[in-house]
Amino acid sequence: MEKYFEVLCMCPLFRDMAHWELTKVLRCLNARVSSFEKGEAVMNEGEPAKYVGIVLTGSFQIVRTDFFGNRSMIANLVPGELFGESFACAGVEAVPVSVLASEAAEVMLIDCLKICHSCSNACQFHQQMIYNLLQIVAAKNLMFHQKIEVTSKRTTHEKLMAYLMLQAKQFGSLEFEIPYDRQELADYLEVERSGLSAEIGKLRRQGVIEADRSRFKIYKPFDV
Amino acid sequence: MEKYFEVLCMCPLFRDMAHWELTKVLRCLNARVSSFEKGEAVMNEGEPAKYVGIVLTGSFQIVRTDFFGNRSMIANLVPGELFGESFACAGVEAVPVSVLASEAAEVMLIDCLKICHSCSNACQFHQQMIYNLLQIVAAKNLMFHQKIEVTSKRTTHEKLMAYLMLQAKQFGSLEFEIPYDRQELADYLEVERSGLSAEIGKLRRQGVIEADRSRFKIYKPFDV
DNA sequence: TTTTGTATGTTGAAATTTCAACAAAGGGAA
DNA sequence: TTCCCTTTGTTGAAATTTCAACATACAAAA
Repeated sequence: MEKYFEVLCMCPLFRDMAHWELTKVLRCLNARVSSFEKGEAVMNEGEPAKYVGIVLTGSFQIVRTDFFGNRSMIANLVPGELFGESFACAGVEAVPVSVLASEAAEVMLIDCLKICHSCSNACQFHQQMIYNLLQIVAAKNLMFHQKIEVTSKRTTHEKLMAYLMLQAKQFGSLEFEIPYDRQELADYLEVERSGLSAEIGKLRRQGVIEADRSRFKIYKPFDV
Repeated sequence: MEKYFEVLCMCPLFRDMAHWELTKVLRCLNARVSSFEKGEAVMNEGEPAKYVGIVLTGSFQIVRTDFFGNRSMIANLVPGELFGESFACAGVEAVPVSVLASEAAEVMLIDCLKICHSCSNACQFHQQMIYNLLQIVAAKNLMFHQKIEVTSKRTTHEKLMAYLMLQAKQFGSLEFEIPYDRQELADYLEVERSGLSAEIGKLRRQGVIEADRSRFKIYKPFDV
């Protein structure tokens, strides 16, 4: 377990916790670690929500697929990030998304009730963790606002530019790499892959952006 | 203040609280009540996030408007519901939405810090309220998943049907009233108002639905 | 190096949306 | 009731997306 301490210390759920405390807390929470191959699901649409997951290594994607097979990309998760916490805290009986490993990856799974309910040992950390969880879930809310900001645009061009500008802002650079391939980016923007490729090609020819697979560079930012 | 106790007792933030406790807590939180006319803003895009709002009477809409004036409807708020809590808890410096009264309405405003930080009087309720807040914010997350479920559909027809089926499910009836007029519904579905009206007209002629202003009735549900 | 499978780019036709403009209906005030 | 203003419905052209199909590029494996 100790080998994951570096990631866990960065995880906002365990904010301000020392290593010796972490050891104690993880035991109290009955935390366990699982490994996943690329494409494997750590959480499946329709399952009951019980666990909070923490990405330790690799990365995951939160995806929803509708009745007709249309995929919608919700988010990409990197080490230190949580998933499932909103469903577990809200007590939903069926999660509306799947969480898939986008490469070989490991997660720590914790029963959400163990976090939210004080333990018999009168463990001191629960209250702080509930507060941390509140901030994490609130931050996820902002992520949704961001996705809506992008996907509420009406054209592929506008969606793509809004997304790229947001990424550039977050990376603090006009050159950056996104965590999605073309199909996945199309699923995030809620547009057709071929149309997205066409739009990227057009912007490339116009000299507005440079795009090599997942690496983008914006030449003419029209910051709004 | 007492006249609002009925609403406040239904509010999940004050769950399981008796009237006499409520009196004490509201004083501790320094809660204040404000009134708004139809169209007035209780919160404006770009403002810092400080307050948690609780709808007491009337209703509000959470709206975001982009640079080009395109409006996006995020949610409708009825008495007992909260707003602003995610931004305040996440500590954002500029809220990405506006909250507008859709009719004459009243809200209770509480400084979020007062909720999250224990008071000098060693008031016992903060911990319970933080936990309540966590569940509220988690539930809001589900609301976003629902909006994405609807708006990720590619055609006006699919969006409208997905929305109406969801409403029917939530009302527990195939006949119900939605909190939006045509323009607002179009803003929620992220489509053009004229196209939405056309689609509603088509479904009406096909006998799939009946629609009179905000009142809808579904005749042929194809529950998926 | 060659093979093979996946990811990306391209294209044209069909379907759909947007846009602008106007018509019709509804509700409130005079 | 009439007038006025807002909401909703309708329409056709232009713009855009979707869809299907295929070409090309890339990367891993043989």
